[in-house]
Parts: sequence; C-alpha cells; structure tokens
Amino acid sequence: MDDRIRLNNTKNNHTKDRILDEAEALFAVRGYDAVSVREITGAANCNLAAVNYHFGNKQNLYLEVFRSRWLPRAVRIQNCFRESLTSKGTVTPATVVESLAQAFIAGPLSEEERRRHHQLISGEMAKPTKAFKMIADQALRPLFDSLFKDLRSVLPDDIEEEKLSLNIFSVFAMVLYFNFARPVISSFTGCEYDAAFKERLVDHIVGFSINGLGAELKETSK
Amino acid sequence: MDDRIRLNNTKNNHTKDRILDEAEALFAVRGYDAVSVREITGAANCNLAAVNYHFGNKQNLYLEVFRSRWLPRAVRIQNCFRESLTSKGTVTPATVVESLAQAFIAGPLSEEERRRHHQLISGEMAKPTKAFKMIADQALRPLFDSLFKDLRSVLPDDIEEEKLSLNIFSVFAMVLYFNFARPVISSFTGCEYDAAFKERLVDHIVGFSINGLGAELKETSK
DNA sequence: GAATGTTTTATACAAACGTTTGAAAATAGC
DNA sequence: GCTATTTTCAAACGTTTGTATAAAACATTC
Repeated sequence: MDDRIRLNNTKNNHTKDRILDEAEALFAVRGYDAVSVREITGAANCNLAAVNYHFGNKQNLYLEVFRSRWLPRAVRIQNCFRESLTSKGTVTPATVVESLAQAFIAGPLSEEERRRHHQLISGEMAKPTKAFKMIADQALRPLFDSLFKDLRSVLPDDIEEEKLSLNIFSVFAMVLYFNFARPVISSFTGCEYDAAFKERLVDHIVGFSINGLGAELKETSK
Repeated sequence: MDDRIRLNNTKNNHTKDRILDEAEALFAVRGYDAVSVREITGAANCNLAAVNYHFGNKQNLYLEVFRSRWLPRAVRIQNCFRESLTSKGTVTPATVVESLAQAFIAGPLSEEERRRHHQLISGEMAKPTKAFKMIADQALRPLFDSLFKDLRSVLPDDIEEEKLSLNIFSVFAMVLYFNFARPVISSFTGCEYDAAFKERLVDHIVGFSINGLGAELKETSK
C-alpha cells in the first residue's frame, strides 16, 4: 500500500522515507544532476534499486521531495506567518512585513531545514523544473494572493495592482536574499547567522520596507 | 600562444571563442552538470577534443567562462553605473539607487546577455563553485565597497556599518530578484519585461528604497 | 618546399550513470 | 505454518560521461 500507517514519528525506519530525507539533503546542497542515485541510496543505507522500486525513477524522487518534504514546510512557514499576524491584533503594513520576515528568517524551521528549504527553492527559481509549477501553484501563489489581500486592505484604495505586486515582490526579494545569499552576507558583514543577527535582520527588513533609506535620512535632517 | 591578436571583432571564428560562447549559453540555462562536453563542442561546431586541448578540462572551461565572459560584463555594468551616477551631478541615496537599478535592469547588456549574466551568478550564489571566489573578489566586493563609500558620504555619519551594509544588500536583493525571478514576476503580474516595464521597475526600486511602503501610506494620509 | 609548431580530427578508454532483472528475504494475511 | 505479497538484494544492462592519444591537417618560418 502507498498510504502507510505511521505508528511512531520518532524514528524514520522506512526505506522510502530515509531515501526522501537523504535525497533532499543532497539535492539541496549540490543540485539534481550532481547527485547520483548511488549516492542517495548509499546515504540512505539501502540498495541501489530501491529508488526505482519506490519512486519509479530519479526524476520522480526529486518531485516527491518537493511534494512530501518541501511543501509541508512551506505550509508550516505560512501558518507561522498567519498566527504571528493575528496575534499582533492589528493588520498594518508593518505587522504584515514583520510577521512575514520573522516566519521566513526566524520561523518554525530548524536552521538545517531552513537552509535546505531555501536552497531548494533557489535552485528551482534559477532553473525551474517540473517541481516549480507545483510549488508555485500550491505555495507561492496562495501566499502571494493572501499578502495581496492583506496589504490592499491597509494601503490606500487607489494603489495600482502592479505597484502593490511590486511592493510584495520587494519584501520577498529581501526575505529570500537574506536567506539564500547567507555566505555572501556573512562574508561581507562578518556576521554569523545567530539568533541576535536574525532579529536585527527582521528589524532591518521591516524598517527598510516601511521607511526605506528615508528613515536613515530623517534621523539627522535638520 | 595564449594571447592571440584579434584582427577583427566582427566575427568569432576561433574555436576557443566559439566554445566559450556556446558553453556560457548552455551553462547559464542548464547548469554545469547538466551540460556535456559533447553538447558544447557540438554547438560550437568543433571536435570533442577541442575542450581539453584549449582548456585542459571541463571545469577549467567553466571557470574561463566566468573569467573571460562574465567578469567583463560585470565591469561594463559597473562602468554604466558610475557614468550614470556622475552624469546626474549630485550623489544622493536616490541617485545612487537609481543609477544602480538602471545599470542592472536596463543597462548596457542586451536582453540575452542580461539573462545569461544573472542566471550564471544566481547559480553561483545558490551553489558556489570555485568560480564564486573569483567573481566575489573581482566584481562583487569592489562594487559593494564603492557603494558603501558613496552611501556613507550622503547618509548620516552616525549610521552603523552593519545597518549601511544591510541597506546595500536590500537594494541588491531587489535588483537581483527582479532579474533572476523574471518568470515568477511575469507570471504573477502578467507583465512582459519590455522597456516600459523595466522603467517602471527601476522607478519602483528607487521609490521603495527611499521611502519604502511609507510613500504609499503618506499619499492619502490626511 | 622542407621543417616546425599549432590546431583539428577520429577513435578509444575506463568510469559512472540511470535503470532493469530475477531471485532471495522479509512481512502480512489467514 | 503455509501462502501470497511486499521489499530488498546483487548483478548486470546499455548509455553516456570526461578525458587521452596519436595521426592528420593546417599554418608559419626559414
């Protein structure tokens, strides 16, 4: 049967799940083509043929990684965002951006999960495969639409749809960039991605999104 | 000899150059591993062994693509930025951001060149190879430092280094994102990347960077 | 035009790839 | 405890991969 009953969440003893876990980790770091089936099955401690037995072929395994690992995590992030937003009481541009940045940068994922998550989506955005349509339809688009609604309700009525979209993309750009370009940012700023720095990052994104560089200017303008 | 005398810039008749051109185009679209040497030499209309003869091996060819194709383009973009900035006369946060966005989004590169350029750098940022250190040292870091200087001179003296760095990264985040996430943005906004849209993009980046969402808010605030 | 240095060619190679196979082992159902 | 089903296994398949080689073609110099 395909839908197996999971008796305990503690350990992952099923070959199929082990393969998915190891495949995800490897695909995230090195990309689809650079990872061989032998490497995956080696890391998962199972036979070479297991990939083809459980997933049909390598491509299907890659897709299944997104379906059964990436998507649920995207849902967790978005739930975190929504909860954070409602807990703040009022919906304002600032609370929306703050909740969003927090959910993505310091949200419910572990550091390792976050790294994987953003490496995988970066790979898909740079060179989309069949997986991209799935995550665009099931995660990106819904989040975008809900942000669109939220912000439209707290921004002036006469704001153009395009302008609003570009604003959302700009916030996204920062959130994604500060995640996927970590090596560059760490190297150029000398900052490690610890809890304190991530907090400052969220503050920065909120400040920049609401006030832009203008905030800095006003502070000392006479 | 390695340094050959180029008699005419009109056509690319040297095997070595043809290989570089075709390799770059293929690497940009599909990535290093997904492209075979046979495919490259096929596209370049030369013998399979030509890659190893001229570049030693495939890896070296990839590096040479960045050294002799990507870097010069980065220089062209940065020159365009500097010229645009000095032509504007005064250095302000707005003129810096505008010149930068313009150079990257509507700058000196052809559409095809820009696509390649950003696909290659995206690939390296997502999964850095040996090429990354080179372009970081020779292109990214110098540009970052010069922006740092420019903005420091027109922002309050007491601004922290880290805050300034994050501001620069935020502008970069948008510039890069609006280039490399084109498919997503086109799909979600319904806009083609024509000259008019790119102009609106530059305007948006400048507006967002200077005023953030605050600009939208103020427009209708009593 | 013979000699020399450079580039291109066809062909070969071993290694690694994704996938298939059929039998062995493990598990589940009764 | 036997049967039927599911899962694992070692081995092999045919391709494709990056690289090497040595002869041929071409260019240059004397």
